[in-house]
Amino acid sequence: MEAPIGVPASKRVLRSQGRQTMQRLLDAAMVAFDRRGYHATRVSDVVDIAHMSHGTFYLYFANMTDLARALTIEAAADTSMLYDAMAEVSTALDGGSRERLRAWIGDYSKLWLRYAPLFRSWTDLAAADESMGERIRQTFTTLTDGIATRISAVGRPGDLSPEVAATAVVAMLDRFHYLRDFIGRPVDDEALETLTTMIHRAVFAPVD
Amino acid sequence: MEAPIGVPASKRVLRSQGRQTMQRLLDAAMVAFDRRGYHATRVSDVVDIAHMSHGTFYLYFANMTDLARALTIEAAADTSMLYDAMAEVSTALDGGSRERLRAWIGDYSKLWLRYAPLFRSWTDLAAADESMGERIRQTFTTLTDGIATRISAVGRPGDLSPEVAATAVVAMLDRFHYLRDFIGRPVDDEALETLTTMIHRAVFAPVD
Amino acid sequence: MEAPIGVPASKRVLRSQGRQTMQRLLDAAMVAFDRRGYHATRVSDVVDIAHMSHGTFYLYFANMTDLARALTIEAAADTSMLYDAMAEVSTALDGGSRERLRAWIGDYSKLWLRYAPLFRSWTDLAAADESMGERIRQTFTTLTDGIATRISAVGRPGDLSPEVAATAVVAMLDRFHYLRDFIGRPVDDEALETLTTMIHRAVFAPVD
Amino acid sequence: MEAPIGVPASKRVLRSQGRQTMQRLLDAAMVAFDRRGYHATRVSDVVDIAHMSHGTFYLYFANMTDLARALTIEAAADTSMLYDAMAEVSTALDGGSRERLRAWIGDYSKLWLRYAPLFRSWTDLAAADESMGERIRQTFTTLTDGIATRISAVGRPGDLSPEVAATAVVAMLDRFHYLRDFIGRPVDDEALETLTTMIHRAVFAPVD
DNA sequence: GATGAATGAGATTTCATTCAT
DNA sequence: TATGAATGAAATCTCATTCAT
Repeated sequence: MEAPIGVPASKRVLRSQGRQTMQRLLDAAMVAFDRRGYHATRVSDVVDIAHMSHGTFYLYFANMTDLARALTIEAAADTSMLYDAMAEVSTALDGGSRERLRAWIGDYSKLWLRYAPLFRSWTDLAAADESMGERIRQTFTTLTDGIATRISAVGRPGDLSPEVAATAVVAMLDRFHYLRDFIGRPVDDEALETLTTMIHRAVFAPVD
Repeated sequence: MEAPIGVPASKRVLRSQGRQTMQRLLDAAMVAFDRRGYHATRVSDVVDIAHMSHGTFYLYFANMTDLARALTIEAAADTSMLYDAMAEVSTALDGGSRERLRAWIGDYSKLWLRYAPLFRSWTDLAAADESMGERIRQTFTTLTDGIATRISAVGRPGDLSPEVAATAVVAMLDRFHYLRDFIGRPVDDEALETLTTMIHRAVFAPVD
Repeated sequence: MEAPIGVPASKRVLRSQGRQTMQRLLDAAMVAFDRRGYHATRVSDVVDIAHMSHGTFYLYFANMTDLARALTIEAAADTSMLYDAMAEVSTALDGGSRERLRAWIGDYSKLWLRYAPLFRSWTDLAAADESMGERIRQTFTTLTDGIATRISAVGRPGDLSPEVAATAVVAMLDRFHYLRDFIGRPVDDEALETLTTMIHRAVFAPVD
Repeated sequence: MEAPIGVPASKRVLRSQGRQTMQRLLDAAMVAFDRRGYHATRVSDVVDIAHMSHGTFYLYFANMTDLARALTIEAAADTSMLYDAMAEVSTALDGGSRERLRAWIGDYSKLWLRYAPLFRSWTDLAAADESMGERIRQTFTTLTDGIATRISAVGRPGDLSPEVAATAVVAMLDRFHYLRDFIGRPVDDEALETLTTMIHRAVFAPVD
């Protein structure tokens, strides 16, 4: 069976060499996004990095948006695993919960750094393509829903909207990584400790 | 004094009609950024919205970056006024401080909404032009420095890095507005109250 | 009011210079079609002949199909004028009718030769674009309907289907011009006389 | 004897499996021509329909023109058999000749429908390749020569150019099939009867 | 014999920018 | 000051053809 030309990889049956080439393109795209940002990345940037010809790119992806979609699907799947992990964070709000929160934030941080080139354009990508937009929106919603549930469980009635607070937490974590990079400062242990303390105090810690 | 031809408006002396045309272009650009984002906005989008010809655009701006620079300068000036306002927030950490924080957050929110189309691409703009990048970075730094100073003033020794916490606060405020819009929920009074409570607890409230 | 870029000319308001440029493109396209046929004609062929840049082409037409559509509309309008002329052909089937038929066939021939480069690809064009297909189909139908009505008027009951005969007449006239060109022989006066005699005998002349 | 590699099939010695694969490609090409026309048909269309890889195509044909040539040779051979059949049509112009003409037109019609996808692009193919062009031109010439000879034999001196009339007959028959398909009407028995009557009256029937 | 993969030349298309009026 | 028109460099995309397995 022949592979149709000009059709995104998802519709083709790939052998091992094909799968490898596709991965090389995805990896090269991450490098290119990192260097120049998604918007400024040209197909030629990607194929240059991957040491391939122009034509090969279009054997695997219909265009750059299509490639970004593939990366987005992967990143979204990894991100939603954080939702499951969130369940464990505050099962107990005893002394152990802060450590669990710290660990979770550490996981989030690792994920962000791994997909940083993509996450920087994450929301812009949503505007470029409806299917991507929906998936990204869902990923955010899933995450905030998970956090909102935990906040509700802690139960500080009245003074916090769990849904709003959850969005604020995600917003802070996401943008914090971006800004640290932007102003040229690291996201190190001290930073993560401070974030943990802030979030803990803001939404999880008991009020006096 | 002769106004040079073919040079961006900032270098030309404009009469009343000229100033008006320039403003129409700036307004149109904000509309265009709002619709498609800065990166996807073409010169033709702006002139279409402003009901002008391509040629006119280049009478006032050297290119899109030049126009964005003009908007950035305006937004940066307005933003740095928030820095001064921050000084009042926690001069006294008595009972009045939460209300002052709430008012300050309200001001921030108004500013964000006013420049929303620009702020969405705010950090990306930095990459487009070095002078813009420097100004945007400075704006962020000014703001976080101001907040960091207040946090230090509150004095919760050891457990929070003021500089990190300040960045986290700015990150949260900035991205919160973005995400609310993205997931289609409002930034209303309840939302601002929740944000205020969270920030107050996280960095300003006394610890037991 | 500004002309949107990349939008077919039909949607733009053109001044005299613009209209002239558009006509130059249409003329150049006819020359190119004549030289290489519609299918083999590239945008660069047309702009080379018209002595223009690539970009200018797209200021007036979205693509080659769009340009062909404009020519088709013109040719279809001219062709349907032959329908009206057909009305006069056999108002009287007295001795004068053969001369009228001869004149009409002469008109058809002139029209065909004028649009020859287009008519050669006429039916193929129909496959390339649905709106063009519909217009071409309509043109053929209009013409055959007109002829069928005249054939019915002559009234040779039973032995000829007017609708079929009309299609056969159009088919003969159309393809005859094509084939004469193909085998390198002229469509001269003798040829037109023979065609007239054949058509007259086949469908209009009284049977003994 | 060794079969050369990478050379069009006509030069290779094929075994049974090879002949079968080649036939699948020829059949697939006819399907593709029928769907999209010769010009719009891509190698990938053909191999998709034949469920083969690109590589296999080039094992049998040097390119699409080469494949079209193979089909053309077959169609030309079948068509020239009609030339021989024409000889019988009017050996006698007695009462039997109309029935013979009717039968011949029926044969022509069957042939056209069989090769319809090819005949639609028949004359255009001539431009693609000189050897094909010559063969197609010859086929037309042979056919019209045959018909012209019969017309001369009938002898209606002066009022018809046999050569022109013969071309007109072929033109009508060829294009009639095309147009009937194009306007969505059948070439049925009534149609063929009408065609027969028209041609008979136009060129073969005695004049009063 | 057959296949999936890769190539690269060439065609299309976009769009920032300049220019004559 | 404003405009419609034109430009051309750069990007996207297609597809016939070759090749290693």
